[in-house]
Amino acid sequence: MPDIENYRCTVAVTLDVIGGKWKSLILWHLSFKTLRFSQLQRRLAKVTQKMLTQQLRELEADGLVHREVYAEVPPRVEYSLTELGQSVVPILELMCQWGKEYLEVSSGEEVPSCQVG
Amino acid sequence: MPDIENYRCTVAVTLDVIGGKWKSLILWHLSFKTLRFSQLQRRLAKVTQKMLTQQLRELEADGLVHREVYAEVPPRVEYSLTELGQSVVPILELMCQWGKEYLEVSSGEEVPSCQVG
DNA sequence: CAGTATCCTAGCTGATACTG
DNA sequence: CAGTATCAGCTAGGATACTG
Repeated sequence: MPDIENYRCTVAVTLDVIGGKWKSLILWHLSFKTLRFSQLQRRLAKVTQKMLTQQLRELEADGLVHREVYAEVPPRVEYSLTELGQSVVPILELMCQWGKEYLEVSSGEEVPSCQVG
Repeated sequence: MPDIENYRCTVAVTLDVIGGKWKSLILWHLSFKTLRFSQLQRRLAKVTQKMLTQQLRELEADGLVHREVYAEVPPRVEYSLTELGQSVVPILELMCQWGKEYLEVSSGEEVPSCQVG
């Protein structure tokens, strides 16, 4: 759907898709395993229910995340990465590595790998 | 300065540093050449003077951008990437490539490389 | 559990004016 | 030129309450 004419460079395209406040983090956590809404919320810790819902809907509309609803009581909804969603993981891996090194030079101490999954 | 305890994963660290609304784009444009304030503003097109100033100050404080002031009339201020700033460029290159491919699959046509520099 | 709905505030934009 | 300052207006985001 994006209009090419609107973009001076394709970095801006990527930012429109994964640059939302919580999107990268959501994708990162989903890259390890399929998660339910409440599991995602716990992992993000500071996100509000409203924002998590909103960002997930946008990721779904952009084709990065798949939403699977199970007709159960209590209801269960699982989120996973689509193939397109998987394709952004290399970007996130670089971000993870860069953040680790940034912390290490600014703190002077060894920093553990990301605590996720 | 970031407090390790605040982060569950280092992707969040990176997002704190380059996740600002205009920061990735600023770094991307500076990765090609040193730019003056007005040049940056033209390349970003939609950024307000206030936000550009603010984001540049934060990037400077985080050590990614160097600000060189020349004592001339009219004044000239040039922004460039520090070594730390250079180290985020691989992330931006991946973003550029991903955005290009995303546009191509969603539009069905060939998309030019980023128009920058 | 996985969301809506509502209200309210913080942050961004746009326009304009001013300064070293 | 490269900012700073101010103010109106909008929208992103937060807090809280409620629901299938």
